[in-house]
Amino acid sequence: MLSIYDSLTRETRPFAPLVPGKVSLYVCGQTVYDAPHLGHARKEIGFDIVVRWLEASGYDVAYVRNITDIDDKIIERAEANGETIGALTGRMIARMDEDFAALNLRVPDHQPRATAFVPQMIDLVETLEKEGLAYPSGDVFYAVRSFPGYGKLSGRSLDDLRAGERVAADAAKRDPLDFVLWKTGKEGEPEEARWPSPWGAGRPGWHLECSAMAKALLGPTIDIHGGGPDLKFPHHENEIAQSEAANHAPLARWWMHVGQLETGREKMSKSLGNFITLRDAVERFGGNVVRFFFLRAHYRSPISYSAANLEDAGNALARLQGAMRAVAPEEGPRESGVDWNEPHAADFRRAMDEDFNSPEAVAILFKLASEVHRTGDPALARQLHGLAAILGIARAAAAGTPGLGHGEIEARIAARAEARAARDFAEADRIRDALAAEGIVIEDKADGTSWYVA
RNA sequence: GGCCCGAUGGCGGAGUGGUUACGCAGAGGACUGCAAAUCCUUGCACGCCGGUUCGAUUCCGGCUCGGGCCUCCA
Repeated sequence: MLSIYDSLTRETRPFAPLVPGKVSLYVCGQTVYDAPHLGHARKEIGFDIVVRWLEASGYDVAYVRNITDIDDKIIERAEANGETIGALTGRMIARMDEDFAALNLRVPDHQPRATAFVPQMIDLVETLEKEGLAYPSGDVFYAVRSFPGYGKLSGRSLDDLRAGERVAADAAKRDPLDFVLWKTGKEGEPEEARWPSPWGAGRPGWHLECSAMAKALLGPTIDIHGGGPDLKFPHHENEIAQSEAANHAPLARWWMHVGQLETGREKMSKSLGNFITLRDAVERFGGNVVRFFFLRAHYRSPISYSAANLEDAGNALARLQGAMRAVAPEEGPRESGVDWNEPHAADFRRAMDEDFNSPEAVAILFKLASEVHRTGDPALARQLHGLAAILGIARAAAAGTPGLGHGEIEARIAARAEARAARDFAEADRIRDALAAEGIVIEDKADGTSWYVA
């Protein structure tokens, strides 16, 4: 029985979707003005595991991850680059797709672009106006004081928030915490960034986008709403204010937030300028290692980036890979090969059912790896492959193709065996080194020599 | 200033009111021509001070330190 921690109620509750057997999941995605960094990968892998485990548990998951393709930063960046908004966002979306593919991420069922849902956003503002929660004042604002539940997700009252004194007073707003629903276009902004509306040509506010797209694709109440830790306030708080006031229904039944990725002692973020791009990390350590690095920690725990930590993860993963190589299971979809009555699989299930405890699940993989090595039992090897596949761990570190043909490799290994038999170790080592130079690693075992591509 | 989270062995990182997490790194051994891989063995771990308890790393209170949010941010 799966239980999930809900960051709104701050408790772990047994999970049951609104519609039996079907789960609706909405995760806030990227604002595509720049390439993804490692912090984005942390969030993506967190929810990738959620999707994979829900599916392994028999649920039919509708996974939506939006793309914010209109926003102030995008307009600025496009102008700075001397390119159109469409060119910039198109390029960044392609980049994101490539980078995410290197992590073996599930592709969401829908990746709505904000610019494709502007009519729904305008409808939502009109509804809020009728509810007495939206007011035009230059831009159109949301009247935070008029929504009774404001602050329930972040656990703060409006007065707590104001105590921060970091919210600049704005003469146009009734309350400093009121946020923009619709931005009226400013002088000199490109046509590409304007849509007609009852309040004049302009563009939607960021918070509005998710409320409109979630409803359009998944309905007024979704099972799980996820996002990064820094979106809890104000973004998710504002989504709740918009959606619940308009729909008179809870926006999400579970709220999930991943832990942040830190560099040294502080959060990795673009605004702090201390980020490493996802692409750099993948090129340096490999996508499989980056994934495993995050899987070793619980999705809600903060985790520190350092090259040493990634290397450590790489060493650990190599052990698992070795066991998966040691006893090759028959081909076929790996996930479907799991026997859930087998003790390791049962433990794995128990761990994952406890709010996606991947570190414990990974520990079980290591126990399985040891037994596979000790016993050589193909049934256990099949279990290892199947369970690892559920976590999205690829079979080999790099699915490299050997530079040499299989026949050539076998011939050289045979030649080396002859040299060894003749106690010509210089020749044997020469052959081994030559193979290593081609990326072929040799393992001598009691029953002969095997090889694999490094 | 307000709200919130965390503190586990050299490192990473789960978990528990009294019993081995797991992995990496290190040490010793086995196997090997040598290596690699693998196997075996090994290491006073739970921030500080009180409290509750037969017993606390695990519950409660305080403290210290670290981090996040309060403005765009996954």
